[in-house]
Amino acid sequence: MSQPQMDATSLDRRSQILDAALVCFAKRGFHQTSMHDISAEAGISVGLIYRYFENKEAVISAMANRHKKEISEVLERARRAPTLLESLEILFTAHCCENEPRVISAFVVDLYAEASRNPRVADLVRDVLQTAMDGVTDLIARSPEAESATYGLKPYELAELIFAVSRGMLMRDVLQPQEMTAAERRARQLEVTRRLWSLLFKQESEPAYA
Amino acid sequence: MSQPQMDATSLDRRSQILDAALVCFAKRGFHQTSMHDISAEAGISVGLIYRYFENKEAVISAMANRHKKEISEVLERARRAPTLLESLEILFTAHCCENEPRVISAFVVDLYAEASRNPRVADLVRDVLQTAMDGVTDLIARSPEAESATYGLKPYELAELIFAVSRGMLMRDVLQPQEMTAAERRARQLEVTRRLWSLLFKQESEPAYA
Amino acid sequence: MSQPQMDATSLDRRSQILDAALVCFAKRGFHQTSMHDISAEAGISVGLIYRYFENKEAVISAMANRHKKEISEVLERARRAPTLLESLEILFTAHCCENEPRVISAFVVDLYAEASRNPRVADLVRDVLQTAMDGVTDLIARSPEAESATYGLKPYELAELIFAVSRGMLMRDVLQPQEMTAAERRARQLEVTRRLWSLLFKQESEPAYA
Amino acid sequence: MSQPQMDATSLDRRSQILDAALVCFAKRGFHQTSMHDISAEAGISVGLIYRYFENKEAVISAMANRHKKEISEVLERARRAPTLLESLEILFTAHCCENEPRVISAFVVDLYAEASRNPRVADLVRDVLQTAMDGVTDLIARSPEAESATYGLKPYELAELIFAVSRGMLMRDVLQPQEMTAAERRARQLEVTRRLWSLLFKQESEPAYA
DNA sequence: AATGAATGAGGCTTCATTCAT
DNA sequence: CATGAATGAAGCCTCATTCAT
Repeated sequence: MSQPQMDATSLDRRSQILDAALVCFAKRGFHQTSMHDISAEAGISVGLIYRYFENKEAVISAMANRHKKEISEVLERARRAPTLLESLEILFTAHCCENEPRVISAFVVDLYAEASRNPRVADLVRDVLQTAMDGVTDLIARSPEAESATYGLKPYELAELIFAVSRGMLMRDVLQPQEMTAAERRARQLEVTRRLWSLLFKQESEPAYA
Repeated sequence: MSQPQMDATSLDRRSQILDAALVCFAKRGFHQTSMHDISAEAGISVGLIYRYFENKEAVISAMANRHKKEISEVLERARRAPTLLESLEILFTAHCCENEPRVISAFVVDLYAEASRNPRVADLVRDVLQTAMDGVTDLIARSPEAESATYGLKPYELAELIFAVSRGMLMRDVLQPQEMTAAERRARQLEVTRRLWSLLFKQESEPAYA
Repeated sequence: MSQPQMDATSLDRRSQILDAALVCFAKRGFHQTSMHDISAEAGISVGLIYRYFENKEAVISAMANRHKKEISEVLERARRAPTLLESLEILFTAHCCENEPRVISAFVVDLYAEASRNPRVADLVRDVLQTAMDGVTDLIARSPEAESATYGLKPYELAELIFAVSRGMLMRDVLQPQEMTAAERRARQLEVTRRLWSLLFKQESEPAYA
Repeated sequence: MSQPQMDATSLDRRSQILDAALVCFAKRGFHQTSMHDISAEAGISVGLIYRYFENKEAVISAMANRHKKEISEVLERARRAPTLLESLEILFTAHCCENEPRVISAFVVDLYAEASRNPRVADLVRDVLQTAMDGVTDLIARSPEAESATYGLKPYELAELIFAVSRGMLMRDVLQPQEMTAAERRARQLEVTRRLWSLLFKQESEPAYA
């Protein structure tokens, strides 16, 4: 509330700080990261962070907010994909890109951990999840691939399973050795995505992929 | 490791401390929990904790270790269940019991977050996961329900999906309002378990449950 | 070493802290002095000390370093004295000054005690001692008073005796009641200095002083 | 005051504890040594120390007392030596013996440091010093070697110099690398002793030793 | 707008001391 | 007599936050 201006410069600064915060949060976790860590990573002074964020919690909330926006973008891209499978592939590999849509596994797991204690964050994460779920439910409902009722499961129930798998794989992801490249992570995610897809939407016939 | 005595009394004390730690960790997270929090919860003095644990990290590690044992027990119970569905139900609801196998969602999410930074914890969690996966893979391989190859997915691949869903539901669980009772959580878990089971192992026919 | 800034202000702060530390160290000893003691004596907050010193040990090391510099200055003054006796008087009374080269007996004894356990401090103290010994050896070698070989003792051997006496008197100094004034201490030191000098360098003749 | 019995067994226990304390004090210093350190070194429980000593300070005081007795014994032996030189040699090498009269340099330096703050210890050390000085003064006064007035220095003044040198060498001793053997230390001490002796008591003639 | 010096509360840990067994 | 579990005050250090420049 103490952030008066929301002009371009301000937004840039906020982005710069959040970029730095993400790096730190992913590396050390929210509460192991000091404001000094963030300022150092951003290449600015500690005091400056307080010009753009009320306090540390506000940085965390803003990060959660940004996560929400990033998920929205991912969802948008998924929506524009020509097939349901490709949509799912986008959803499941969003956090594997070296950069851009910076959905980083360790950060997200921390976000959920934080959500379990911080109602403000919990609300945000719940909102993210609901929006995404609704989007995917819609996607499924419109998809010709999902036309045939999959064992009587409704689109929303399918979406629930899809998101459970997605989160579950994110969790497993943090156990992987740090040396794994983004490409390798991506390959693993794709494999499971296709496996899941073939299970959910292609129950009649031949194996989905060679 | 620097605790010389491992007699019954010592083990009791350690248990008492770990019990208290779990409550605190679940409530506030590892790094938001102070040693004083734990001692207060355990009803002992701060200094006493250090007679049984080298430092705070050792408490966390011991908690991870205990988690490992509890998962083993859950797995054992799952193994003894008469049907695969019941096995899965046990696996998916282990953390919903009011107490007993105290696998509390928030704690586990925190454990994964910690694992992403603390190699010692990461090793432990990886080990837990592998053991559990192997157990379930075996369960599936022996199960008559899973006889017909489900779309060419091998038992291990099915286990991967099952555990992904399980972890994913755990994550969602931390978003639920605290007021939800263990019974309610359990009901939700069971529903998804059955949905998943019907999808994975009962692809031919009629809806699994009414 | 982790203190980035070495500008005038920083050096002032460091000096201010070291001044306070000396008072505390002399009064209570290194390990009986708390960081709070130092900060209170310096009139600053505890945290601020850590901006200028990595930890308590670094403060002790810095004090040892400062001691080294002060001894160097004393040595320099001794070197410029017109006679050997006056040089010795300077050396033996350096710690009696109310302030200036603040070589306080109790602090030095503590420094040696610390040196016996802390290799870093030991190296420093050894270095101080060696430099001072070399300086005095040189002083003696150049001195006309010491021309006549004093019983076959070489300049270096004489220096060794002189420093032994000097240290020994410092030790006795800490036993003196605190009420003794600097002037009184100084008088005692001078007396022994002259006695030692007359013994070492004036073996022929009449009593040294009336 | 809470030590009721002073029978043989009690004295043994006290000795055992003080032996252990000396080892610890010499190794780590008074205030870096914990009661647990002492009990571990003595192979007994912590609580037992408190049956024989009121508190930690009492242990330190008792150590100071024991030091006093040891110095008395050294003095007694010195008194019985046939020549003054041999007396001095005993005085100057007392702390080099591998064991027996356990006058350990680091401990003594710590004792003086402590004396500068703890009046009870200061009194003790002053007393030790005075007794020893008186003894040596007496020794000198009776010695034929010191008959010829050494430059008009009185026996007491000579004793002062001797003790100053003795203490000063003790201080230097703590700077020596730990690897130096007792024999090597002893050799060094003897050399300086003879040098000092030849200076103080043998001003006429040939070098004292080859 | 930006800096970073300064504060002080609070966290982890140690340790002198007590006391039930 | 002996043990060592237990306590809690106190020490070192960190870090969120403020504010003068």
